[in-house]
Amino acid sequence: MTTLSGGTEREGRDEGAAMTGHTPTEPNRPTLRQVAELSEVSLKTASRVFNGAQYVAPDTAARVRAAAEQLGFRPNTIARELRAGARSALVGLIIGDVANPFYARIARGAERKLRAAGLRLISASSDEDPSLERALVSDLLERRVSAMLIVSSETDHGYLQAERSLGTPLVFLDRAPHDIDADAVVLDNRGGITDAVHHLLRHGHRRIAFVGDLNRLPTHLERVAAFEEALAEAGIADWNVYARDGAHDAEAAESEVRALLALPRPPTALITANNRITTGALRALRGRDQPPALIGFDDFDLADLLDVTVIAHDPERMGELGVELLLDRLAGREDPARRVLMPTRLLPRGSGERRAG
Amino acid sequence: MTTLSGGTEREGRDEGAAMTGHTPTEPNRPTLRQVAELSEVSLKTASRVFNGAQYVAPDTAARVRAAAEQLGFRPNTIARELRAGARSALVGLIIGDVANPFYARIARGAERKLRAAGLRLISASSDEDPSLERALVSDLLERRVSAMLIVSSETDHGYLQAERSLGTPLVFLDRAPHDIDADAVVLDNRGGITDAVHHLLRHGHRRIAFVGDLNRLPTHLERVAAFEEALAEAGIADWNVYARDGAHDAEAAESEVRALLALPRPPTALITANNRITTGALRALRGRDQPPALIGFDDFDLADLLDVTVIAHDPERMGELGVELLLDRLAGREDPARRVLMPTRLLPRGSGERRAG
DNA sequence: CTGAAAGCGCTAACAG
DNA sequence: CTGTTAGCGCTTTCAG
Repeated sequence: MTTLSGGTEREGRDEGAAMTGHTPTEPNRPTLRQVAELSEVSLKTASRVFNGAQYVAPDTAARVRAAAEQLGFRPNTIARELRAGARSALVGLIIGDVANPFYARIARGAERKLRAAGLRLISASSDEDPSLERALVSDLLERRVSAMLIVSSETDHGYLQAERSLGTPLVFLDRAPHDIDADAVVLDNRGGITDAVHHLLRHGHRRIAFVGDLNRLPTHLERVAAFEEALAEAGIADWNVYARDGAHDAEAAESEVRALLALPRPPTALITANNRITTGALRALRGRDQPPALIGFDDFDLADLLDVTVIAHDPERMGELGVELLLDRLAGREDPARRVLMPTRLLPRGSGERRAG
Repeated sequence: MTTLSGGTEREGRDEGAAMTGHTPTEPNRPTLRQVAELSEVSLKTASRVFNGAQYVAPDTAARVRAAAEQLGFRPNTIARELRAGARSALVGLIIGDVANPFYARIARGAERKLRAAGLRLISASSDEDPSLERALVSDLLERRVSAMLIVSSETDHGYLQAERSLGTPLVFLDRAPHDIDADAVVLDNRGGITDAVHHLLRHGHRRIAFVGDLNRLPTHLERVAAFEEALAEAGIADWNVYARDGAHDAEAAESEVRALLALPRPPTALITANNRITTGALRALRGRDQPPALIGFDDFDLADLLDVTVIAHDPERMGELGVELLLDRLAGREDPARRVLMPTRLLPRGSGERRAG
C-alpha cells in the first residue's frame, strides 16, 4: 500500500513527502508577494485587495487583480488560517458510515447549514469503531476544526473534556455524551418505541419481538428499555423472550429474524431498531404467506412502496440542529449544555397494521 | 443567518472573526514552544519527538512527552502543513449530493482508500449546480488539497487547466472531463444501456421508453445515444417518440412516467436512467395491473425486494479507482491522462423480464 | 544527540 | 490610501 504524507504514524509523513516526488515548497505556485511585486505595490496592499477591499484606490486594486490573474494566483487558506489564530473554517463530523443513508442525511443537513454560515464540513466514517473514532477525532482536532459534530460509538467521552475546556464546541448527534458536558441532539427513542408497541398491542399482538443493534450503543439501550416498559405495562412480563441485539448489518438481522420465526411459538410482530435491520427483516419475511407485523425505526427510501410502517424522524434536520447549537457556541454563548430532543412519528403504511394471526 | 469566518464573500471572513468573540490567537492552547520550555529542551528537540523520533535520547523524549501530556498539547496541522509546503494531506471530492446513495458510495470508497494512504477526504455537494461547483473547487484548491476528485456538472473544464499545470492531480469520476487533460473513471454507459435494450427486445418489446436525467450531463447523452443506436439497429427508427429527459428527481420522473403511460399507444417497457428516476417510475407504476417492463440504471438498496431489474455497477469501486489514479500522480507518474472504464452488469430480477403486452 | 536562526504565506498593528 | 515590521506554530538547514 502506498503511504503518503499526513499518516497517523509519524514516520508516514516523511515517507510521503519523499514519495510525492516534488520539492516540498512547490516553487512554481505564485504567492501574494509575487503578485505584489508584479503590480508594484506592497505585500500588504495586495493582501488588502483580497480581503477587506476597503481603503485601496480603485486603479491600484485593478492593477493587483490583473497581476493576480496573470500569475494564476490563488490565496493560500492554510497560511491565512494559521495567521488568523490556529482555527480553521472547517467543522468536523464523525459518523458511522457515509454509505448509510441515515448518516448521509445528517451530513447533508449539516453541510448545508454550515455553508450558509461560511463554514465547511469535513467528515469521516468511524465504522462504529471506538478506537478509530478517537483517531479521527484527534486528526480533526489537530487540524484545528472550529467545532466538532459527532455520532459517537465510544461510551466514555472524558478524553474530550480537555478539548472542551479549551473552548472547542462539541455537539453530539443521535447518541448522548457520557461523562462530559456537551450539547446534544438526540431522538425521542423512548417515545418512538412506545408508540410502536402500543400500535402493535392495539392490533392484537402479544408476542412482539425486538431486533436491536449493537448493545453497547445508548440508542439501543433506550429503545430496548422503552420496549420492555411498554410491554410490562401491558402485562407482558416475559418481554425478553423475543428481544435480540447485536444485529449491526442487514445480513445479521436477516438471520436473526429467520431464527425468531422458526421458534415453536414465533412472534406475531416485529420491531426492528434501525434501517439496516429493517432491510434484513424484509428479506427474511419475503415470500411468507403469513408474515408477522413489522414496524421499523428510521424511515427510508422506498419504504412507501414496500408498505413498511416506520417510526420516522428527520436526520437532515438533526444535522441542521447540531449546527445551530454549534454556531451559538462559536458566537460566544456560554449556557450549560443543551439537549435537543427530536420527535419521532409513526407512519402507518401497512406492515404495522397486520393483525395478530 | 449567522455568518462566520471563511465565507465566500470576502467580507464574511471579517464579520466572522468578530462574531466568534474570542481573540484570534487563542491564548490558552499550548504550543510546541511551551512544551519545549516546560521540558527544558529546544523547540527543535521537542519537534523531533513528534516527528522523526530519530536521534533523541530516550529520556529526553520521555520528558518531552510528559510535558506535552501535562499541557494537553496537540500538534497544529495547519502550521505543519504550511511549513511542509503549502499542500495539505487533504484530498477534495465534489459530488452532486451526499444524500444520494450513488454519491455516498463513491465517497465511501474514496475515503477508505485515501485513509489507507494517510490522506483525508474533504467532500462537498454541488447540487449539480455548475457555478456552485466552481466555488467549491476554488475553496478546496485554496485550502491546498493535494488532489481533487470531481463528479462534474460543468461542461467546460478549461478553467482548471492552470491548476492542472501547477501539478495538482485532478481525477474526474462518472463524467469525463471536457477541454482538459485529466484522468477519469467512467462507467460503460453505452454497454449498460445496449444490454438493457437488447434484453427488452428479446422479451418482445418494440415500444421502449427512456426516461433520462438533465440533458446537459454527458452520462445522459451517452445513455441516450446508446439507446437510439440499439433501437435503430433493431429497425426501430422512431426511437425518440418515447425518449424523455430533464427528470432530475423522483417526483419529476414519476410524472414523466405517468404521462408516458397515458399516451394513446403507451410504451410496453421503460428504461430509467438512474436510481432516483427508477424510484419515481416505481411510484408511477404502483398498483397498475399491466405494468410495463422496467430496467433501471444503478443498483439500489432493496431493489431485490422490489424485483427491479437493474444495470448494476460498483460506485464504491469507482471511488477507489479514482484514488488509485490520484495516488499514482502524487507518486510522480507523468503518463498521459488515463481513462478507466468500469463495467456494468444486467441483473435480472423480474421487472425487466415482463413480456410485451 | 541537540540547538539557534531562518522562513513557509499571509495578515494585524501601527505608522506615514 | 499605502507601507514597514512583526509573528502565527512549526520544521528545516546547518552548526555544534
